[in-house]
Formats: sequence, C-alpha cells, structure tokens
Amino acid sequence: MDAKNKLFTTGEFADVCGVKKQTLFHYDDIGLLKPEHKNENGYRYYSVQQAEIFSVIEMLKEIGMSLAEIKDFLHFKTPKETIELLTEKEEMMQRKIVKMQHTQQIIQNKKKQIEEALRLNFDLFTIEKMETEYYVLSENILNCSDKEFTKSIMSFIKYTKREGLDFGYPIGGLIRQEQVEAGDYWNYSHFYMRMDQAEFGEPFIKKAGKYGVGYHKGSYVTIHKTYEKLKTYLSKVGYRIYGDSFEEYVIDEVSVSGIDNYVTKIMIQVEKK
Amino acid sequence: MDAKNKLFTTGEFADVCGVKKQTLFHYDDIGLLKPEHKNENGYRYYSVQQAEIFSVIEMLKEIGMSLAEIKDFLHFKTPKETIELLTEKEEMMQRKIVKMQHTQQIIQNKKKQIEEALRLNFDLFTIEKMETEYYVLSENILNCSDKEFTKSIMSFIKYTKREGLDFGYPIGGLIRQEQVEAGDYWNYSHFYMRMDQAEFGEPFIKKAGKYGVGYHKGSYVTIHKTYEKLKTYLSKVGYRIYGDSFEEYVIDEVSVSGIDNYVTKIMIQVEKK
DNA sequence: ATAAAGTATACGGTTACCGTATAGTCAAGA
DNA sequence: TCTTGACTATACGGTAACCGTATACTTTAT
Repeated sequence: MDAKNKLFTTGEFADVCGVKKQTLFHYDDIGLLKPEHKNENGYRYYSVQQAEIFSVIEMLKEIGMSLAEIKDFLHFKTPKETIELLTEKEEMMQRKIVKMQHTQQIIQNKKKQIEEALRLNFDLFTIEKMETEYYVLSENILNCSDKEFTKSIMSFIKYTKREGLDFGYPIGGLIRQEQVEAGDYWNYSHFYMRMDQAEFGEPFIKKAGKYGVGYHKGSYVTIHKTYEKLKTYLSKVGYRIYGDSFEEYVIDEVSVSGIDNYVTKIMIQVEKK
Repeated sequence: MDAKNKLFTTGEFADVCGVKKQTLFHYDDIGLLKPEHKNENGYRYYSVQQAEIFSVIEMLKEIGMSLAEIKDFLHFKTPKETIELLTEKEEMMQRKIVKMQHTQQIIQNKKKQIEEALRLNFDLFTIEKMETEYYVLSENILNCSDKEFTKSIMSFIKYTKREGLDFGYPIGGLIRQEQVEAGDYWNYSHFYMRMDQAEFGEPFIKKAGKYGVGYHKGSYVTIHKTYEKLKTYLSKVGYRIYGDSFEEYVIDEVSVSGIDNYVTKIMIQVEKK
C-alpha cells in the first residue's frame, strides 16, 4: 500500500494523527519524525506510512519511553532488537496494568470508608458483632523511645508500600489489653494495616466477635477521656474487656480539613460479664 | 493513630514517600502539601497522616490529575464530592486499563508480523492455503481522483482509530480482479485493515482458500513488474486468478529504514486451471 | 487576480519536577 | 563546650514535551 505516493500536508497529517501541528513541528525539530518531503518553501508533506510510524511512536510513548529513546530505537534497530524491546515493553505494560488495578482497589476502599463514615453517629458507644479481619503488623514497639518509634513507623510504611500491601486503609495502632486496663493509652504495641484477604504470609488475625466501639473526636491528646467513657459504658451494659484495642482514623485530612474534625475509631474486643 | 504527634524531617518524609526532597519543597511552594509544622529556621516537619495524604496525592496523580486540580480537590471537598470524584476517576482508570490492554494486543501483533517477515524468502512466488480473515473496509475509491483518495484514506485512518479497530496491522489495499487482469495495478477499490476477530459490525471476509503470494521489494512505482512476474508464475504452475488482490506492507519504516527496503506482500486468490 | 485558508518560523510560557551552589543548622562525640 | 559531619534551606537554572500567539509568507479557490 503505497497509495500513489499520496502526501498529506502538516494540517491534514495532524488531523489524521489526532494531534496539533505543533507536535509535528516538534518531532521534525528533534528529528524523530521528519516529513517524507519538504518543498522549497519549507512546506512539509507526510506519507501514509508515516501515519503508521506515528502510531508506533504514540504507542512507545504510552509505554513510557521518552522521545529521545524512541528516536534512538527507530533509527538503530534490527528486527531482533525490535522484538526484544517490544517484549520488554509488553511486560512493563503488564506491570503497569496490575498497578492500576491495585489503585482501583484502593479507590474502592477509600469510597467504602467515606460512605461508612457518613452513616455513623460518632457520639454513640455501641457493642458490635465484627467479622474476622486480616492485618499486617509492624515490629513490636511497646515501650519504645521516640526515635525508635519514628524508625519503626517509617520502615512499616515503606514495607507496606514495597510489598504492595497498601490497600488504602489507614495505618492503625494496636494497644494491648494490659495497657488499656492500666490506663496507658499512648503505649502502642504495633502498627497495623488492614488487608483485603489473607493473601500475604502470616497475617495477624483480628478475631470475629463482639467489640465495644467508640469514636474520639479531635486531637489525640484527649483520647484518654474517650477511653474512660468507653470503659464506663461497657460496665453499664454488662461487658468486660476481653482483648486488645484497635485504633484507626475514620476521618482524616483526606476527607476533611483541620485536626479538630479528626475522628479516631476505637475497637476493643469484649465479653459478657 | 496519632502516634504521639511524631514528626518527620523533610529527608525522612521524602524517604518514606519514596521521592526526592525537591518534590516536597515543590509541593510546599505550590501549597499542595504544607508541612504540619515549620520551626523558626524554616525547617519542615511532617506528620504520619501527611504520609497518607501523600499517598492520596500520588494516586490522584496516577489517574491523571494535575497538581493544581489535586490541590483544589483537597481543599474544597465534602465527602459527597470526594465520592463523586473517586467514582469518576475509577471509571477513567478502567478506560485507561482497557486502552493499555488494547496496546498490548497491538504489540503482540507487531511482534508476530516481524517474526513472520524474518522467516520469509521474498524472492519466491508461492501458492499458499490461507485461512479466513476479517477486514474493515474503507468506502469505495475505485477510479477516484487524488483529492478524493486523500480524503478517503484520512477518514479511514481516523475511523479505525476512533472505533478502536487499529490492532497494529498495516493498512492494506484491495484491487479488484478486473483491474488486476487489465493491468491497472494502481487502481485500488478499497483500503482495508485486518481485525483479530469478526468482532465488529459486518466485516469484509477474505475467504479461505488458495492464494498466489509474491513479494515486491522497493518503491511502489515498479510494482507492475512484480505483478507480471506473478502472473507468469501462476500460469506456469497451472493456476488462474480467481479473486481480488490484497496488498500490504510486511516491512516498512517501522521495522527497517529506507524506501528501498520496503516489502509489499501481494496475495491473489487463485484456482487450478 | 484577489481573498480566504493554510503554512512557516520564532519566541515565550507551562508543568512537575531535578541538579547544583551556597549558606545556615542540628546532633553526636571529643 | 566545641567541633565536625550530616542534614537543611533558598535560589537559580535546566529539562521534556509540548501549547499559544504573533508575524510573515504560500497555496487554492473563486
């Protein structure tokens, strides 16, 4: 298909390719795609085949190559090299697709969280039946120093990102039953992050069962008050603490602005007295 | 999880987020992500929650929002708006994923084409049994003028792109049996593009059967010689033309450079005399 | 022949950063 | 307490892949 050597003007070619003329000027300037012919007045004329070359350029761009790389590739290629490059890029795209699907998952989880938060009454304490949940845990940080604390949370965040374990759930804090009972509410034993399935190694399991649930509004420094109120509530309705406490933000900077609007959800496993 | 209001320095925070400090400076400059605290010497300190905000920013970036848009979004949001935006972006990502999968398909086809070209002997004429293939056809361009020709090929290319029918196959040219028999080798009746399945509307079907296959090397202006040789070959082996001619580039600018290396494949359906 | 439509060059601007230079600051050990 | 090395800040310039606009020239259609 040479098609009578029919040539397109810059405007026509830009239209066919779905880009601005500027883009073609640019590609000409950098030597990526020079028109098949240039007349004595500098007018550019492109061939049908060049439209196919343009598609290839677009494709290579889409898979993340710079124009310079594409230029090199189009100039110094053997069929073998071409196949190698295409194979490599095909794999790259697969990884990119998987990453995007992961991001979709995260978006869905964020949406669920926000929707849940909208339905809640933050002023109520309740006893709730909860399903089993799976968590990734950080290293032990009980009684650790500020410096260790910082190091731990850093490596925990990096770890979850590296291993693709971040599904858009907030970082949670686990407080041991002993600490809660002793009123030592700022002494976390682990950070945790929820996973969608038990798809990873040996997840920590938050057991199904009854949980006392309360919400703390505003800054963290006054959380002890909410804990005390929750304890009072639990005795009143005839329950006692029967496990560790799980804390996580349900509303944070992502959904609202200002620390006074933060809401921390507290969940403690309980049993009937 | 307020985590004792523990704060990260710029370097630590950059490490956690997996970016350069420069990026954080930039985000501070444009007001996208200001550190939770700045001391009297201008030192920046970031909180754990801001790491989560950073993830959200990264995500929104990945789905194609500019930093300015992200900033607006993070500042003027209600939960409802957030959900709407996330829903919209989720759909956008889905479309992007589909497009990337389409591109993967194209890459695979290009690879197949190149591999096939490597196996071929371009100097041989052959009779080959071919399977049914499905094509999209352009409008009729028999006996059309240069201007009409240009218009047709433009709208055909745009059409295939718009409808997602471009699977990385070259544009082909269909020449009617009458033209071939009359030696009118430059008078195409249609452009065509191969499709992988008969997945679209009413595809044109290239029938399964025996085809005389030849390759023309170099510029199109001498293709009549190859046609004549092919005709001679056909009579010699006892076949006669029994259908239209299909022409397409098997090697073009994408795989090699220089018009002299172009190879056009000619396929004409034949029958035993 | 003339006007409308198209084309070319040039220059500046944009986004989301990266690099480097220079200068100030912090934190740990001697 | 002082010093040293690691870290931090600002500033300025540069990059890629274009987009917009101004000005001047060509082509083509009537």
